[in-house]
Amino acid sequence: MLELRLLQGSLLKKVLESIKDLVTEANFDCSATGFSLQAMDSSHVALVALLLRSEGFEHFRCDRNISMGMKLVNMAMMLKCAGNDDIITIKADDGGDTVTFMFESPNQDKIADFEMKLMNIDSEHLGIPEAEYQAIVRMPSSEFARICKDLSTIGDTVIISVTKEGVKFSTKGDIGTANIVCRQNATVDKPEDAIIIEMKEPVSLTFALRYMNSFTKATPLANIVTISLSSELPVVVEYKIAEMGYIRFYLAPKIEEDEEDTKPGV
Amino acid sequence: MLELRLLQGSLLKKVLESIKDLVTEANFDCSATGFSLQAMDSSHVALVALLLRSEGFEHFRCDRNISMGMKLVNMAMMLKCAGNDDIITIKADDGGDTVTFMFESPNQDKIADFEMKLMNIDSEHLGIPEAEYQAIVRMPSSEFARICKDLSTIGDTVIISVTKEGVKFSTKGDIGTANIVCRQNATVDKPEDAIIIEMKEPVSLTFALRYMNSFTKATPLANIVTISLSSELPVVVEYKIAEMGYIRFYLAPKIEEDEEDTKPGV
DNA sequence: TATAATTCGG
DNA sequence: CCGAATTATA
Repeated sequence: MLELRLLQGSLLKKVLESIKDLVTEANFDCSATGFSLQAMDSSHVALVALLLRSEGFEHFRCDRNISMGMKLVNMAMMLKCAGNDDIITIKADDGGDTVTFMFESPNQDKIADFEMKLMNIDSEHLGIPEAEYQAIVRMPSSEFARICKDLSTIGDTVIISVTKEGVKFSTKGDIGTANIVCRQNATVDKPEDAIIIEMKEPVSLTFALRYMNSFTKATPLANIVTISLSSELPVVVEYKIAEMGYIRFYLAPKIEEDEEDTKPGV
Repeated sequence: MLELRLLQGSLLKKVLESIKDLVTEANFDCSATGFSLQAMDSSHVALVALLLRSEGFEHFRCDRNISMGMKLVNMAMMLKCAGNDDIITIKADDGGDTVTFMFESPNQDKIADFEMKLMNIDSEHLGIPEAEYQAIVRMPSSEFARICKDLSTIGDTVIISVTKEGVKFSTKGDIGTANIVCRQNATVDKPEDAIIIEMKEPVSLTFALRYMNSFTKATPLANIVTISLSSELPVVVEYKIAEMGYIRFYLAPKIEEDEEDTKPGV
C-alpha cells in the first residue's frame, strides 16, 4: 500500500513538465526515503535523477519498496488535469498494476481521481558516485535558460569555460559565433540573483545545446541552478526542489574535435 | 423593415463565437418576441437554441416576422470587425435579400456597416417541449468547461451521474480512467461559485465529449451553466444571457453499450 | 480551421 | 492564481 500526499501539487506537475520531453518512460521508485526516479533519455545520452524526500510530503506511507513503470507523457497528461493549487495524492496497491492520482481542490469541493495502468520497464539503476568537481557554478536558473536558448540560435554546442573571474558560454555556427560571459557577483541585493563560482581549477567543456535546453525545462522548479563541471565527468545540472529534494540532469561532455566535422565511418 | 440596436455588441460577438463551430448555416428568426435561432449541428446530432428577447435591445423594430438564412462563419467574420464595446445594429429591408450589421464605436467616431447576402435555408423548426428533468445541476460555467476539457484528454465520452450529494463526471480511455466529483455546495462566498443540484431521482447518462466541448464555447456568455438531465431525453446545457435570453444546447445521450465496441454493420 | 501552448494583465 | 488574448501548431 502506497499513499503519498503532496500539499503543493504544482511541484509534481512541474516535475513532469520538466522531464517528459527528455524521458519517455521510467520507473518511479518509492521507499521510506522518498519518491525517486532515475532514467536515461530516449537516446541514452543524458540521465535524469529525481528525488522527492518523504519528509516533504504531508503524508507518506510506503509499506514496501515499489517500482512503478509509467509512460511519462500519460502521467503528465493526467497531472495537467490537476489545478495548480490542488493537493495531489499518489496511491497504489501492493499487488496492483495501476497507480491512482487523486486531486483535491483547495476548498474540497472537487475531487478527481485518475487511474493509470503501470508498465514493466527494465532499467539498470546506476549508482552515481558523489564526485569532486573542478568547478561549481551557481546562477539564476532563468539566466542559464536564457543563455542556452540564445546560444542555440547560433550553434548546436556550448563550450562552458570557468575561471575564477566568471563563467563563459560560447558557441559557433554557420552565421557566426557568440560568447556570453557571466562575472562572479555574490554582492547582489537578492541571494537568488547571485552568480557564485567555486573553482579548484579552470575547466572548459563542450556540450550539446539540445540537451541543455531540455534540462532548462526545470527552470520553474527553482530560482537557482547549480552546474558542476569536471573534465572526463558528466556535467551535473541541478535544480533544488524546495524542502523536498532535487532534479539533476547528467550529460557527458563532447570530446574535442578538429575543426572539421568528423562523421563516424567516413 | 427590421432594426435591432444592441448596446452591448460583445454579446452578439460571443454568441456567434459559441455556435459557429457547431452550426455552419442557420435561419435567424425575428419577431416581436425577439431575435432567435434554432439549428442542428452539421452532423444532425446536437441542437442549438438561441433567444435574445426584444426587451434586451435598446431599440427593437420588427415590422413583420422574418427568417434570415446566414452562413455563420461569414456572420462571425463580420462581427469580429466590431469592437468589443461597439453598439451593434442589425438591419434588413422587408423585401431584401441582405442583412446589414452596423457598428458604432462608443465615442461615435467610427461607424461601420457590413452588408451580407442572405441565403435560403430550409429547416424544420422543431417545437421543443418543456420537460421535467430528473436532475438539474447548476455550476460555474468555467468549472464545467475545465472538466470537459480535462476528461477529453483521457476519453471520448463522459458519464454524468447525479446523486443528491453531487455530480460525478467519468470517462475511460486507453491510458486509464478518470472520475471528477463535484460536491453540492450552496454555501460559498459568491453565488456564482455555487454548485446546486435539484434532483428528483438519481440519473446517469453518457455523452460525447466532443459536443460537450463545443457547447462550452459559450462559457464567456455566462458565469453559470445549467445542465438538465433525464433518462431518454436530450441533456440541455444552458447559458443564460444577461437580461436577454439564453443559448441552449441539446444532445441525446449515448445508448449504453456492452463493454465491447459495437461497430455498425459488423 | 481548431486546438494547444504561451504570455500578459487583473 | 485565474482568465484573456495571442501565437504556434497540427
